[in-house]
Amino acid sequence: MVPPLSIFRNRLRMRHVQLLQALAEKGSLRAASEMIGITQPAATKALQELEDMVGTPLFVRHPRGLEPTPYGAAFTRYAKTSLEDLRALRSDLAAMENGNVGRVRIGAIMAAAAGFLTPAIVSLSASHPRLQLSVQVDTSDILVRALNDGLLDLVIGRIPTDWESEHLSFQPLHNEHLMLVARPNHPACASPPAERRDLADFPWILQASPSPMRQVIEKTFHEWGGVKPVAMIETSSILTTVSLLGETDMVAVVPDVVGRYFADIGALAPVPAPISGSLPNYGLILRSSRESTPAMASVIEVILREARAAASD
Amino acid sequence: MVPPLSIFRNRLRMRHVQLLQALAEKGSLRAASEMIGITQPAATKALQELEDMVGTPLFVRHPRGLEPTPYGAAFTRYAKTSLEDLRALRSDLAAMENGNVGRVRIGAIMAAAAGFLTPAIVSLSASHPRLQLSVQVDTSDILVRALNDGLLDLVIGRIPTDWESEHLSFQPLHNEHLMLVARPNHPACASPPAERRDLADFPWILQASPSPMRQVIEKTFHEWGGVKPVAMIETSSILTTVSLLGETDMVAVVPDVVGRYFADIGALAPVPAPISGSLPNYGLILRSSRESTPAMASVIEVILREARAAASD
DNA sequence: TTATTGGTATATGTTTTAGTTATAGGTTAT
DNA sequence: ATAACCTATAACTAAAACATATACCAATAA
Repeated sequence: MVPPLSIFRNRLRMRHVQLLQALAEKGSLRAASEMIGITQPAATKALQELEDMVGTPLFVRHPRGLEPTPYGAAFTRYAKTSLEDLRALRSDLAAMENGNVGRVRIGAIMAAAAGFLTPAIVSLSASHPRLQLSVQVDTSDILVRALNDGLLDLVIGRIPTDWESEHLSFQPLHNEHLMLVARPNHPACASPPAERRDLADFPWILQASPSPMRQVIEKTFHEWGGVKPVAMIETSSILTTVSLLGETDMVAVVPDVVGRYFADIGALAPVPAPISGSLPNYGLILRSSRESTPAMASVIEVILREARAAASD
Repeated sequence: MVPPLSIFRNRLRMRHVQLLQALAEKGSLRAASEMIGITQPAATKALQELEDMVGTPLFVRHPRGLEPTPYGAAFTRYAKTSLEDLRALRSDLAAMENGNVGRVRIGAIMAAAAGFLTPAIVSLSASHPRLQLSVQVDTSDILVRALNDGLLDLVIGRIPTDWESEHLSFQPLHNEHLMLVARPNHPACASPPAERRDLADFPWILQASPSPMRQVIEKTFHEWGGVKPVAMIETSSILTTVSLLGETDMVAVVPDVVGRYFADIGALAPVPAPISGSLPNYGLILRSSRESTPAMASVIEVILREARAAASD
């Protein structure tokens, strides 16, 4: 009569499991006991306990060693898979500790997404192939709110001036310059440079209102002598921006990395009118209350490295 | 730093494993300790030992109970499969004691169940009358999870694309074609063949979402020019499918072996609109850590033989 | 505010168990 | 016969598992 499951659960020890595996491999109690680092009497006793547990012999004793009975063979199979699973668990835990598995949700402002975030992601997917990354590009105010709500794990951006920043940590990474762009052959791109005031005659595309970038632009307008564009469209989508620019005479303010990229491929052209206002540095924003998961730690490490590399260019 | 395997092997006790499983189920040390028949202080100590062993917290203590950390969740998964394996061992031992060869739990996708699995079972019950077989028919994603949890011994299906496949072995057996069926005399079955787009007017019956078959169907819709059925019902039960089809004007996507079977007996009729997308081959999936029992080996042998025979038809 | 409830952690002492050394005993091969 | 292999038992020790009693903490109900 095979005993109930609880007998196994209560009396079975890992030592037993180990012994069975060693026994199957070595074929003798002596060798098996040596293999798992106990003395031979202890091994004998452990085997007896097992047999007592099952209620039937697991090995037949020969003068030269032991041979498993069918019951012993079944139990040995269990021992092998159990140890194999344990090995797999350990390697899973190790992978988790190295930040090799897990999901990290990154929020980034456009300048970062077009800048060092791309090489950072490339590097991460090579070094941590099992890591799942998601990236949301938006303005800082949206991203910080999402971070605060637990929808993101880390943000590359700025902390909005009106934000309760006590729960956030900030580490500056990079500065962002703005530039003015329009479609190729746009009148404002002709030389000699257009009068600044005339630029107000074109509709402008700007980022939505509470974003830090927007404040700088308002200041620039002021410096230009109270320029007020006739019309403004607000969007933080680069796709919308580029396609609108292509079809119209609008001008747009974009991060310089983004503007240069589209200028290089000929989709847009720079407007020769420098935006002077200086934007505060953007950087890495984390929730200070929350401890980093290993996966997050890996991501942060690579982001910092790539940001430094980009800065030294 | 995750400790070496020997630490786990030496210090892990079945009590720990049991506790983890109980903890995952109950969510508090009190309830878990009661469940496994020890006092709460003993449970606290056992959990501390586990955390000391791994070197990192496995559960975060809340005032109202415990919540697993990612590490705790990983360890809990191990605990569950380990206990499930132990249960399987006990039932194997019991089967052997009754003179049976053993018990094999098979999981199969519908195409296999309607195909070569039937002759395989017939053959097995003739050659091994004392073999206990259980067959679960479901979608691959469900079956593979069950296999991984130790609830099944072997699966005939596909490894889902997003699955960590390193602990599984796969041996391709057969390919699966899909066909579209409806009730006899369904308007879509009339000749000349209906326009594909018109098929979207009928409600469709499909398998639930993450299954591999489903992905092919989405692709087919796309190829048909963005066809989107007005309504979709998700089920993986063939019984539901057939009876729904009989009572309504719905159409369903089923494996061709299944469709032909029901067409032959006059219960359903094929809809003349080929599903083009090719499904990856399905095959035999095993847990690679696990050694086959003699019973499993017999089953595998017959399955492979019947699959070959079916392929050569 | 103050109990009360529902939970976790610690201290202490006892029992159980795991493991040791020392020794006995049995087969086979030389 | 006698080494050279094995396994089994006994007696003892160190370690661990576990229970009881108690402290403590946070949320909730009165």
